[in-house]
Amino acid sequence: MKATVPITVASLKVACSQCNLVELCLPFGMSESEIDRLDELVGARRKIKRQQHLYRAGDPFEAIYAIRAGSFKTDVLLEDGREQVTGFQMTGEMLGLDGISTEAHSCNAIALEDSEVCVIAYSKLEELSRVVEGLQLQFHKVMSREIVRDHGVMTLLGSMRAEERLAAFLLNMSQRFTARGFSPAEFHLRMTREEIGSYLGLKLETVSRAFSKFQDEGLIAVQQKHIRILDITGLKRLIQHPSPSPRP
Amino acid sequence: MKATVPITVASLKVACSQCNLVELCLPFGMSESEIDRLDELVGARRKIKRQQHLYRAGDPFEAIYAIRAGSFKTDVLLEDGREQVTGFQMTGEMLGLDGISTEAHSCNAIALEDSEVCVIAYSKLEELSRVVEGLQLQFHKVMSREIVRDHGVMTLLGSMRAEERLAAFLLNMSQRFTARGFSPAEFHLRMTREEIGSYLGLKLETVSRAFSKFQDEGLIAVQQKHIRILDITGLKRLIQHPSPSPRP
DNA sequence: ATGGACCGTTGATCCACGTCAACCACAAAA
DNA sequence: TTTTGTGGTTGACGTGGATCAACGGTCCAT
Repeated sequence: MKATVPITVASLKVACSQCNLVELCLPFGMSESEIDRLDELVGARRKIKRQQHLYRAGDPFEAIYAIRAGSFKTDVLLEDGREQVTGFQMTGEMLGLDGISTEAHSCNAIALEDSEVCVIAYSKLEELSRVVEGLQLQFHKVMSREIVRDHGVMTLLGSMRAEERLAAFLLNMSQRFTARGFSPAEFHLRMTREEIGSYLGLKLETVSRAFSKFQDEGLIAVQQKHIRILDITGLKRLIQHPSPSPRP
Repeated sequence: MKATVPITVASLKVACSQCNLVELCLPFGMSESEIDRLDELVGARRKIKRQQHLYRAGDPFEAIYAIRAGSFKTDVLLEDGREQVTGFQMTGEMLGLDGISTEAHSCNAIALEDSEVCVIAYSKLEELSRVVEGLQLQFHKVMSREIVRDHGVMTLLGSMRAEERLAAFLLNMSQRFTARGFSPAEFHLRMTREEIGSYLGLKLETVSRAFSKFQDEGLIAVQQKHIRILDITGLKRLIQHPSPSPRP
């Protein structure tokens, strides 16, 4: 991995206190004086072009990353070549937490569009979180949230049918776009049908068919990657009681 | 929740430094002097009878737990009554990490047999991990390991077929029993077929059939909950290339 | 011992989703 | 403009695992 980052305007620091993502990112819930101290933590920023890796499974773990702009997917690939998307990440979300346990990354992080991340050296994070209580608390919450999120995906994969999964996915995207100040009802997906399918444990054809079905039923309007949610309560209803047999 | 613990022999502290689980539990990798300081962290122990809850989804989060004896399952239940097992935990493993993010537990933890846990007050853990570096590092690794484990389950649920899932489950159990000094090839499952199925995203009948099939093929010997692995490489082969089409 | 829950096994049938295949839309390259 | 490639849609068909159902084994509590 070519680690040398050219000293350009792009790699100049931007204080967390100045960043409009505080509400979503690591600093959330920290006091102003605590956030000021974060500025010594967040080093260079790094730009990643669409389809490029931020890190690969097996890379030595040195830093975690906060997404400043753009979006990513993480995936693992099994020995036999099968690939599974384990998550999609948006601005303000953290990448790389999986690497702490073995000191090597356990998945690949790939940009879905031209993106930019803040690089947070893990050794510095540990050091600083020993003295800044709010940082320690926040960091633990971020990790814990990741665990809870993964449990959510496990229940989705373990107990939902195709259309429920896609409905849950759309509602989740909607909610995350909303939190970032975008429309809850209209957004642009950055990932392909195949990536959505991999994430949801479905084949791309099944994803495509479910999109079409939702459209026929007037729940959404789909045009390629552009989604418009027309009936949010209808989508919610879908995931609440399974299609056949309204409770045994 | 009746929180008062009677002062009995059972609740007396047992130093981590004296515990035979150090290799598996939170203290792993810490220096002796650091482990000694853990003793101020680990408060009362708590006994949980089979089928009883250690905590429930929604309970306020105050402590994490290290399993001293016995085993647990964690599960979440969806609005419509469906239930999903998110994990099985054995001695030395930690419970309750999901509670940090929202300060309330997000799943239920239920003993699969009469069990005992060490109660680790979270506020104390935060405090101590600010001064004991090894504890901080270890705790972060434990959380990260949970994330990696969850990703493993996600790939299992998202891309494996029934028999592969069960094979992976058995190999995982075998490996964990081995790490605890038990036989890699012969062990007693504490959970029902239904719980295994819920964890693996399968119905109990499918689990049962897969067990029978493995037995017919000479891979394992099953007698109710007692499992003997006869051909471990055969099981491993199962999860490496999918049944039909040996790679496209 | 004995009745009753609970748990596990096995068979028959069904259907949701995967598979295979053809075709279309759009974007970048030539 | 045409060409080429990637991503998306749709149809026809097959199948893995769910569902429904019957029965057997084990462990308790009486």
